[in-house]
Amino acid sequence: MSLRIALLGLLSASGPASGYDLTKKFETSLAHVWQAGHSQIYPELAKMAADGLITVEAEGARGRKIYTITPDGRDALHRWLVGHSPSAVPRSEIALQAFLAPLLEPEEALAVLERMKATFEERLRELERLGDPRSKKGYGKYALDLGIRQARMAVGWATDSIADLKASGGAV
Amino acid sequence: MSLRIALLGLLSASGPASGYDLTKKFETSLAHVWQAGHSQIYPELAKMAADGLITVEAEGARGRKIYTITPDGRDALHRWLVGHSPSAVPRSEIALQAFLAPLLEPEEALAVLERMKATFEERLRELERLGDPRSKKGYGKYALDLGIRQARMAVGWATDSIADLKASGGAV
DNA sequence: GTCCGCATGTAAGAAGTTACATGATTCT
DNA sequence: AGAATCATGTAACTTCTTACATGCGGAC
Repeated sequence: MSLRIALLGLLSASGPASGYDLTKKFETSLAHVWQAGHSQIYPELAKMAADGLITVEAEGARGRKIYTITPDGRDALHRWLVGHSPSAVPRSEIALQAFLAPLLEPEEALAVLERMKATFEERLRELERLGDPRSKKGYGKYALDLGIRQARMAVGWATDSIADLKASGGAV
Repeated sequence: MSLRIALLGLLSASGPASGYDLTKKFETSLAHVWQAGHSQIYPELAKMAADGLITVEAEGARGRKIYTITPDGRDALHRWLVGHSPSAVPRSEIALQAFLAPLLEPEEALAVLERMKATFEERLRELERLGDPRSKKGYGKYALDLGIRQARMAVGWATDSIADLKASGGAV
């Protein structure tokens, strides 16, 4: 369902696009929000067209198909945004590793936390490169802000957890 | 893979347990970290036993099977904790909704953000009920702290986004 | 004795990943 | 002519969700 919504959202916000275009947008503007490769996107677009949510507006070179959102599609998107209360499906490899890290020897646990911290810092830098959400406009702004805060929070958590682990001398 | 790791982690940390016990632990101690129902857990346990990572240590009443982690299982768990760098698979319905919310009319977007804020506050209360991670011991402590910080961050984000939306009068 | 919680499973389908496969166009 | 990029698809497999199905044991 969410993939479908993401595609409808992109078509609604940026206008007609091909599967290829949409795949690129997943790699760029949607990268920190939702993930999907072309092998998932192409079949989904076909199903959405069959369901009347989008239509092939034009066919370009190399068999390129340009999809447009239909009124039905806009409806479905609107209904989801207004009516769907998203659940934070708790399935995070990072949290799982954090959960289990205390099973390790203290030095090993420390190394794991340090590695995580480095990952978070890298992620934070990447998101900050995308621009300052306060000065940005349009759709994507709130999500970028959320991503940056998330990364910052994670760096802080890792820093404090490392300090805690060192202070306790591993006596968790 | 991660489900397997989570199961190995529980067996390693809390000792022998049945599929039923493990399912309960997913509902309680692991609830904010990883999600899985019994219909996923039972077949996975069978596969893990076939792979030699766990064994049936005893059979109790009602066909209850008590699994224990084997040295091979401990090995696999250790290797994952030390060697696997978890990727933050970006797939969050919440971020997606935040991303697309500016497509809505301002009042509608506001309602969506308010609803999210309420959800985060509820989640924060739930996690705080589980105890103060600073005073807690053992495995699970760091993950709980992470969860609480996450929820707090999200409440702050929603609050600020609502204020921003109100200030801009919807002129995103 | 019947209801509730314990306890285990299967099946069908949706969603996501990785790899395979193919052909057109543009650039050098 | 060859390489890179555009552009679309399929297939096999893993993971996850929802629903169906069954039976034991203890409490009242």
